[in-house]
Amino acid sequence: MADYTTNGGFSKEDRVSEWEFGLPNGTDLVPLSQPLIPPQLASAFSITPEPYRTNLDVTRASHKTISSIKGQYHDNNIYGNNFKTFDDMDGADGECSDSRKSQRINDEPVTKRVRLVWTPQLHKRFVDVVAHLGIENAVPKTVTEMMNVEGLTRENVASHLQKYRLYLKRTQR
DNA sequence: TGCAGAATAT
DNA sequence: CATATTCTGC
Repeated sequence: MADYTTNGGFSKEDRVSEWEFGLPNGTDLVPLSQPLIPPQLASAFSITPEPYRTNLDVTRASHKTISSIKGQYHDNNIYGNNFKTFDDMDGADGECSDSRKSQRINDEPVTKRVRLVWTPQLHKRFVDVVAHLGIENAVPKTVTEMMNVEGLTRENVASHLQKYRLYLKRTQR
């Protein structure tokens, strides 16, 4: 006879993995800053729309800080110089405030549009919004507005939505 | 060289 | 807005 102990044969490892299983992963843990007040309401009360700070901003800031500590000096262009040092699981900063305008001194082709990186957090928010709207009502403009992420354009969302639809088509069969 | 993901064009 | 095509990094 197998003599199972009172704990039902659960080893430490089992318990640990079970415990770990129930834990939220990184994407669940890191919330994107959500405005406490809806945009309409805010504007109705003339509340300044300024304090939007996205996760991207935070990540970028921390990268900037670490970079300066390490003596590196890149902040904006992930285009010309791809530094992939330590940022892997969060490599989030694919976006800087605005670079459509070349308000630089005009010698360099600073018109480089930064490539948006869809981080897990960003994607999760995207998925949530799309799910909330329903796949039928999820059009780029609405999704973009509801995501409410600074710097995120309708084009960004449209492109991602295209992929996402293809993904849904492929998986749900 | 092929693929995936993002941008841009239709 | 949807879809197709192009671009780019890996």
